[in-house]
Order: sequence, then C-alpha cells, then structure tokens
Amino acid sequence: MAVTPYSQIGNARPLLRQEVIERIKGYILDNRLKPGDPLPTEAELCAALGASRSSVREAVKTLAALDIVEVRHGHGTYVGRLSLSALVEGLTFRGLLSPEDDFRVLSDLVDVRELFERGMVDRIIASLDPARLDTLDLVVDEMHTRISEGLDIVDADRRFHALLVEPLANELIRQLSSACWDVYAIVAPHLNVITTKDEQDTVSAHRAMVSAVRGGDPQAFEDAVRAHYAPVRRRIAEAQGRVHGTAH
Amino acid sequence: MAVTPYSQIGNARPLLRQEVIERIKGYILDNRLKPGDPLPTEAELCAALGASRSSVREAVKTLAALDIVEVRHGHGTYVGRLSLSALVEGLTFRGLLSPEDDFRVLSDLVDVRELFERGMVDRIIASLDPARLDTLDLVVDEMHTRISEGLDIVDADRRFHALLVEPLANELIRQLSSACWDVYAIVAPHLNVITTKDEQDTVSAHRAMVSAVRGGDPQAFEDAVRAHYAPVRRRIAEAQGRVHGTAH
DNA sequence: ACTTATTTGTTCGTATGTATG
DNA sequence: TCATACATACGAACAAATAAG
Repeated sequence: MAVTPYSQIGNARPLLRQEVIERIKGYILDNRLKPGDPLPTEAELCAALGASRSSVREAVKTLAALDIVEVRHGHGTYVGRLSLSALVEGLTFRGLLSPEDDFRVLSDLVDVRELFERGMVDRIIASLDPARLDTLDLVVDEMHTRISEGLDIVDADRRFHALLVEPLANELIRQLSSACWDVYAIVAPHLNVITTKDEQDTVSAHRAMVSAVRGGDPQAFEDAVRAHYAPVRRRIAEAQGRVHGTAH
Repeated sequence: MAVTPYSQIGNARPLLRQEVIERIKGYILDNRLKPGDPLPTEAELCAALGASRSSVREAVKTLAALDIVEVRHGHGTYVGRLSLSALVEGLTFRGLLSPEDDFRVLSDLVDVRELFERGMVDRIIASLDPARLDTLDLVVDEMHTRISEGLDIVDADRRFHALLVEPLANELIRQLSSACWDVYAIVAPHLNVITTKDEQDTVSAHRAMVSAVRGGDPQAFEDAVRAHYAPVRRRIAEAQGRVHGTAH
C-alpha cells in the first residue's frame, strides 16, 4: 500500500501544476532570461520537471495569461514581455460585468488617469524638452484638422497622453496610464458613453496643457488637466442618467 | 476535400482554446453572474462548447490566472473575485527578474504609492471622518508601541495606508495602491532593501499626516507625505549603492 | 511547390485525489 | 464505510502551424 500517487516529486504535493509554474518561473529567474528568450519545449519541460504534458501545458497557459511566457503555435515557447495585459483584461471584464452601478468603474479609471497627470506636474514640466513639446503641438494640430474633417480624435488623444507621461522615467506609471486608457476605450462604448463630443473643448484643453508646460506653470497645468477631464466625467454622468431615465 | 478540421465552429478558427475563453466570459456576462456564483462543471462546459476536456481546462486555467474564474478542487468552478492578483504576480515577477537595474522597479512602485496619496489630498481630507482619524491614531500608537518592543511595523504601516485611501470611494485606486504595497513587500527583501530602519521617523511622518488631515491643511499633508516617502527612497538608493559597491 | 522535421494545439480514455453526504 | 460528483493527472495519438531543405 501507500502507493506513491503520481511520479517523482518529493513529499509535499500542493497541486503539481502549481509546482510546475513555480519551477518554470525559477528557470527564467535563475538563468536571468530576457523577454523573447526561448524556453525549453513542452517535451523537454515534461522530462525535466517529471510532469505530464497536460500539467505542463496548463501551467504554461497560466503563465501566458500573466505575460510571463509567450507561446507561438508551431514555433516554441518564449519569455513574455511582462506587460500589464492581464490588468487590462481583468479590468475590462470587471467593467463589462459591473455588478451594481456600471459607471463607477469608468469614473474610477478617469480618476486614475487624471491623477497620474496632475500628480506628476513638476516632473512632467521638468522632463518635457522642447522637441517633445513640439511633437505635442503637432498632435494637437492633428486633432484640430481631423475634427474639421469630421473624423474622430481617439487615436491622437491617446498618443497625446502617452507622450505626456512617457518622459517621466517611470515605466510603471506609463504602463498603468496606458492600461487605464485601453480599458476605458473598450468599456465606455459598451455602456453607451459618448466619446466623440465636445471635441473642440478637448482640443482647447490639450492646447492649454501644452502652453502651461511651456510656461513652466504648474498651477496652470493642473487647471488645464482638470478642465480636460471635467467633460469626460460629464459624459459618463449623462450616459448614467440616460440609463436611469429610460430603463429601471 | 476541404475536410472540416475540428468540429462545429464556423469559419474563423483562431485557436479553439481562445474561443472557449471568450464563451465562458460571455456566459458570465450574459447571465450577470457575481463573484462566487457557480459555473457549469468541466463536463458540462465540454458538452456545451463542443470542446475536449483539455481545451476547456486550459481555458479555465487562463481565466483563473486573471481571477475571472476560481477553481476549487473536488468542488467546482466559480466566478472569481476579479481582484488584481494577476497584476501583483506579474509585477512581482518583473521585479525579481529586472533585466538591468533592479531598483528602478522599486522606486517606480514608491512613486505610484506616493502619487496616490499626494494626488488625492483634497478628497482624502474631505472624506476622512473623525472616526477614521481616531482609527489612524490608534494604528500610529500601535507602531510606536511595537517599535519600543523591538517588533516590526510592516503590518501596521500597511493598514495605515490602506485606511488612508479606503474612504476615497475609488475601488481602483484602493486596489492599485494595495497591489503596489504587496509587490514592494515581496520584492524589496529579495534586493536586500532594509524595510525596518528609521522607524521613529516613519512614525513621526505618519503622525504628521494625520494631524495635517485633522487641520484640513492640504499643503501640510503633501509635505508630510513627501517626508514619509523620502527615507523609503533613500533605503532603496543605499541598497543599490551596496550592490554597486561590493559586487561589480 | 513539395517534402520533412519540429513544436504547439486538440482529442480521448483511464485512473486518482478531494469534498459532500 | 460507502457512494457520488467533481477536479487533477497521465499518456498516446492525431491535427495544424512553422521553418528549413
């Protein structure tokens, strides 16, 4: 009796799959691999870890969901980009599910986006060189042109804010800010939040932000940021009002 | 010829597993399920989605990594808590791997934590009622007591900052702040960053923050927050210096 | 264009561990 | 103790994508 259940693996066996996950992570850490570096094939991992292909595959799928690992069909498995894609997926799903009030999630996202820009005023002003400021001007000009042509400015808007936090030398803030943008762009349309209105106001607000940075005026920048996000919040409130007005 | 490859599934076939993932998410959304609600068993999902057990299991593992789904061995599959656990796992791994300078990740985390508190000054002051302020005092007293007993204040410190952002009515900021704390607490010790030093200064800074909120003084609060995080950054710099000093 | 080899994707059957009653 | 329902794990076989000859 006391038949050893599965295979090797010492004594503690709190889910073989979890064990495999940890050992793959350990492999990457021990060998100091970088994103894009190749990992052993499934067959090699099975042999090395003494686990079946199913267990290895399930472990790899978990790591792929976290972007710690990236799998290419018919090609191989590689170290992932370590992006925040999992955060985007998770928050997006939360926004689409939203148990009670569907709009809390959206305004939370806007809070964070505004916070990153308002809270980093000093560093933004200090780090934005003339070349970047000129690029920001070009993006705002592009917005103006597109509006007069009846086109949307979603992409330009996105690039503007990315350029703003990019020179902060804080990768985490850059990616979190970008993630909030992604989630908002996916969730808002599903909740019928108009994202293409008051666009002239949006352009003006952007111009005010650039000129505040040029003038090195933190207070003016903060005011411009607030002025930029105020209409966004109003649109969320309007969509919320429509829902409460029409449906129960 | 033109043999239909797998089974049902119409024309586009971008990985059956991905299809299963989307349909499970759709099932949760369509039925407006809440965290904790039971999902169909693996066998039922196989039948309903026309996929094998392996495909369903791999899809479920991906969703479990995002906390969209939660699996209990021998019990069943349920809707997950939609927490930011994936963010914590991903950032922690990034911090442990850190290709170039290992300490950038830590200072990025501190930036975000400070940002949340500094940037929300007005709302923190507006939302902290007397009862919560008293609780904050108690936590600071606990820190003081523990230090004189030679104990660490990690847990109390964590609770203090959680209490600070809790009444903000912004679930996202609350969870992001908490996630940054989690990641820092895991990664810092691995990089030999001392987390238990200057503890008297830390207590003083906390007391200053509470009293600034009590006095309704935004500027004093901001100053206190900066004073609180300055020594944290210094410890990171010291650890970095030790590495550059001893090893190459 | 056609093979061949490698690697991941998918399926199925079987057996085991876990929780509930 | 037993039975049931469920997730976990294994292994072999075949399908599909990719790269190289």
